[in-house]
Amino acid sequence: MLSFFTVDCVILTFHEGELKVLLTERNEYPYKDWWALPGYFVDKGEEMEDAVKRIAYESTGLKDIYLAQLAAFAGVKRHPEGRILTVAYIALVRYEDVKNKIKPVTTYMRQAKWYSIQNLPELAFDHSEIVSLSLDKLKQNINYSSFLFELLPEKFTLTQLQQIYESILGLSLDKRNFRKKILNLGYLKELDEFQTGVSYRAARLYKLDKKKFQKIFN
Amino acid sequence: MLSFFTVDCVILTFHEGELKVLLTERNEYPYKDWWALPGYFVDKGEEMEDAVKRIAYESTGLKDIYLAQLAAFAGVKRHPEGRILTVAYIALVRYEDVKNKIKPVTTYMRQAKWYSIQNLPELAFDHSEIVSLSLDKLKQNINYSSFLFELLPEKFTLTQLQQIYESILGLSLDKRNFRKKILNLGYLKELDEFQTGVSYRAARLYKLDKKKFQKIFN
DNA sequence: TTTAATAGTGTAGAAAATACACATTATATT
DNA sequence: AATATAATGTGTATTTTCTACACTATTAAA
Repeated sequence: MLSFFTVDCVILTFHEGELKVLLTERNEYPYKDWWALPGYFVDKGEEMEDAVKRIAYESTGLKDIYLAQLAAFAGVKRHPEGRILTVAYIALVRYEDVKNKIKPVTTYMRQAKWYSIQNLPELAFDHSEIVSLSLDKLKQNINYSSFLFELLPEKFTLTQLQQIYESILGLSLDKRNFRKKILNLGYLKELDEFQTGVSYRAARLYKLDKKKFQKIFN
Repeated sequence: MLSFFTVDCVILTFHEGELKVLLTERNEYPYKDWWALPGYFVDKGEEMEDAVKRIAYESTGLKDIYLAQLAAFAGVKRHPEGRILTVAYIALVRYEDVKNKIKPVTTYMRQAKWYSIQNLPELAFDHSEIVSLSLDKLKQNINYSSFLFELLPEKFTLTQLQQIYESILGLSLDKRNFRKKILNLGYLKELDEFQTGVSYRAARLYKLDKKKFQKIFN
C-alpha cells in the first residue's frame, strides 16, 4: 500500500523589524517558475518531521530548527495532476543563523528568498492560504508558548521582543505597558550586558529563563 | 500517483455532566476487536471533510455536524502494516440528537459506544494520543470559539454551560463569577422560558446570539 | 557641543478577576 | 397542609491586571 505525500514548510524569521517567510522558485512542473513554500515528497520510511528538517536544511543550511505542525491539506483540486496530500509545518529560525547560508542545492528549486509577509507574490498551489493560516496560529499561541524566542538571538533587547509581538499581532503596543507586563511574567533574565554596534544609547540585553518558563506554563 | 490515507474522528458529546467520546469496536485486522476511533480510508476523489462526514454519519446517524481538523499523524510505525497517514478531526454533536441513533452499519466496525473521557479503554493505533490532543485543542480555544454550543441544545441553562466549561478545562468554577463573566460577554440571549421536567426549581433558558458572537469576535 | 536616535521609567484610573454564603423556588413526600 | 429536597439565582469588597500617557537619559556621530 503506497502512500505519497508531501510536506511544505513555512519557514519564518525576523529581520529589520519584520516577519519574513522563505520562498523558493520552483524548477519543476506544475507551477514551474512560480514562488512556493519549500516542500517535497516524504520518502518511504522517512518520518514526516525528518522530511521537514531535510527540506529546511536544503533551503537554509540549518539543522535542529523549531518545528510545529500546522495542518494537512488534501483538497482534491489543490494539485493539478491529482490529489496530493501535504502536511504543512511552521519552522522558525534566527536570521543571524541563516543570513549568509541560503543556497538551495536541489534540482527541484532554484533560488530561495526571504519575503516580508506583508508583501508576498502570488504563490503556487494553496500556499498563500497555508502562510495565512500559519500566521493565525502564531497569533493564537503567542502568549502560551515560547516560540517567539526561536526568532531572537539568545540575548536580545526588549525592543526586539516587542517588535516581534507587534509584527505577529499586527498592531502596535505601548512600550511601558509592554515592558511592565513581560517582565512581570517572570521568565526573562536581565543581563548585565548591553547591545553593541549601535550609534545611540545601547539597550540592555535579556534572555529567556527556560526553567522559569516551564514552571509558569505547567 | 496513488495516495491512500485515512481520517479518524474524535466525536464528542456532552451527557450526564461529562464529555464523552464515541468509540467503535474494530472488525478488521490489525487491532481486530480493539476499541478505536471511528475512521476509515478516504475514497479516491473524495474530499477529506466529506469522508469525515460519511464516517460520522455511519456511526451517529447525523449529517451536518461541527468539524475541525486536529492534525495529521504519519509515524512510520503507527500502523503495523506499513505507514498509513491519518488526518484526525474533532466532531461535536448534541447528545439529544444522537441518543437513540447509534447503530453502525458498516462491515469494518461493530458496536459503537460512548465512553467518558475520564475512563477510556486502551485504544488501537495512536488513538489515545489523538483523543488527548483533541482535548488540549478544545481547552486552548474554549474562550475564542463558539464550539461549546455545538454540544448543547439550542436552549440551555447556565449550569449546563458551566458544566461543559468545567469538564473541558478539568477544573471547577465559581457559579457567581462564571455567570457574571459569561453574561458580560454579551452574546447570550436570556429567554422567558424555563427548564421543564425537573423536580426542583426550574432554571432559566438561554440561547447563543450568533450575530453578537460574530461581532464580538471579529 | 550639538544633533540624532533610541532607551528607560511611573502613576492614576478603569476594568476584570477573585473569594465568598444565603435566600428563593419548584417539586415530591409525608 | 406542612416539610424535605434539590438546585436556582444573586452582591459586594478586594486584588489584580490593563490602559493611557510624556519626559529624561544615554550614546555615537557630525
